[in-house]
Amino acid sequence: MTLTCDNAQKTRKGGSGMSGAKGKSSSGAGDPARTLELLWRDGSAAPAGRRGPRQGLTVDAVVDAALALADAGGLDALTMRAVAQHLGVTPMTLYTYVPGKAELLDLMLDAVFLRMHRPPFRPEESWRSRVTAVADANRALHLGHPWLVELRIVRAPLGPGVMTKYEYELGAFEGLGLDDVARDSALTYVLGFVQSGARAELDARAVARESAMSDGEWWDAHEPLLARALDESRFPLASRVGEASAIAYDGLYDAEHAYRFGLERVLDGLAALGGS
Amino acid sequence: MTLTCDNAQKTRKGGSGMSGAKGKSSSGAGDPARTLELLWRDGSAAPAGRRGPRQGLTVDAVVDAALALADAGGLDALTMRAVAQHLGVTPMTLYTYVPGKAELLDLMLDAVFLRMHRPPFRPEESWRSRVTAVADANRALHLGHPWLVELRIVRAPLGPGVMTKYEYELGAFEGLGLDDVARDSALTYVLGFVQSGARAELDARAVARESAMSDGEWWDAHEPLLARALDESRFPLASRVGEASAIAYDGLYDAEHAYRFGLERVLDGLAALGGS
DNA sequence: GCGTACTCTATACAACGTACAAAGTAAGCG
DNA sequence: CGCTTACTTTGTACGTTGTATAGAGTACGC
Repeated sequence: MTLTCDNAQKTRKGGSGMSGAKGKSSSGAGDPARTLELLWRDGSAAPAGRRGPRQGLTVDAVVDAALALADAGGLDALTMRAVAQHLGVTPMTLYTYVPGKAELLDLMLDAVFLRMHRPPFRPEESWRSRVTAVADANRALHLGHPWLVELRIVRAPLGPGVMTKYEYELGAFEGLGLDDVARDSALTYVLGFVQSGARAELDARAVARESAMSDGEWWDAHEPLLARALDESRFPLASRVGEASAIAYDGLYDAEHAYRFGLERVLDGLAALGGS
Repeated sequence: MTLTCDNAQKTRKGGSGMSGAKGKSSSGAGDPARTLELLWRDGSAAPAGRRGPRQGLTVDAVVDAALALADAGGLDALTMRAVAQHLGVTPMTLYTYVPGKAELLDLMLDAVFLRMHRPPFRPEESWRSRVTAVADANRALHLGHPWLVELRIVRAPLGPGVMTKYEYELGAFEGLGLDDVARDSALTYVLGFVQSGARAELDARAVARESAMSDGEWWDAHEPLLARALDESRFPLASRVGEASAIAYDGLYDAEHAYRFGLERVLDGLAALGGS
């Protein structure tokens, strides 16, 4: 189901101690109860009798600081040290609010899901219109939070944001004549398409920014040496189609075009399932 | 065009010196001529009069060692130190064969593309059959080389593998009545779908492996605490559909099902473009 | 007023890519 | 033959990451 395929990256957190993990492992290894408690903010009432000094921050403040960093600079910019500095504390202080970076990512994911705009579907609206709205909203979400596509999303943090989003988006497929299982598959399919396109677009942006070299300049730099690659006798289709596309889009990767083209295909493909 | 959207991750390599880069920046910053030379293996003829000791390895040996590591353990396992150890040399030795890790990834990408199986399309074959074959081949490619989905693929290394693959796959859309620009868009669309599904499947596998906890066990661990999330009055659709899918697939993420479902949608969507 | 539970801080580790410089090797030229 | 020189290979070093661990400071409950 879609939920089983919609969760956050975790940075290793084995049962015993592991420091300085490298890869993006996704857990569920951290105490599930603690994570769910944080997601639904159970500790927020400052439950009387706490012995030591009051905490100077809140979980929300930590999450918001993390979001600001990640939205601006991607996951690379999201370091525990940076979050701490942003909040005027030392890095280790964060670990009083959040068990680790993995759980922080879970909280961030649920938070942006919860804050999405969800205008109610009008009853007379066609499913095409509703699914288009869902796709557009998800595209905007990914473009506004570029770190989302960097996450390994498996086993979603089942917080309010994830649930609310799932509930709303399933509603878009009303009227298509799908049973429950097919409805979940259809949503997964649409979200996969959107995420895939968003990833390509964000990658292209990041490369353009980091290389200080536009797509056009890149092609110019390579052109003199590309006789072999663009050899018309060896790669007739590739060189012809490649050139046509390069001319059509001025050598740039045109994400907007790819999205519009793809979304029409997606909708037509769903229509063939039997709906109107 | 597809090519502009099909290249390899690079780990920073600014004009001046930068050590120990962290994020996945994609370059083109490294000398393009040198990279192209490597891709097409121009230096392979050991061009007479070389002053020092002969090199004990070859670029191919380095690439193959890197492929073995990445295929087995993903990008995390692909460290310059590990490649060097695999070849019986010290890490810095690799830099005589390859300018850096970014270029090594370019070479790896082009190599696996070049080695793909490409049975010639039969003239009487339908485009649905041909496109299905291309999708299947790409799915197998990604599942066999899990590091592929971790790459940021923009500005492809224009080597023989990338070109040959592009040429072949464009041919699958013959008979659909597409002009050159639409043909490139269609291919991008299909490849995006396949990659998206493969990523989900690989992520699910990695999580299952790393967490030593099956999907079913994960659900069992969370179930007691999920009253809120699965609240039927608050999330009626989500809990109903979620449960139906969980039962249908036994709580697991069923990648095979998602692929088959999605591919049918993709083909139907393309068919609506006007082809047979 | 004192113990205790808590918050916050400082220091430390191993792993990464690779810059830098030294050490070793063999070809070309006298 | 021996010197120069280009090249290969190696050792060491840096700055960055998440977080384990241990210590220092604080305020509630008895």
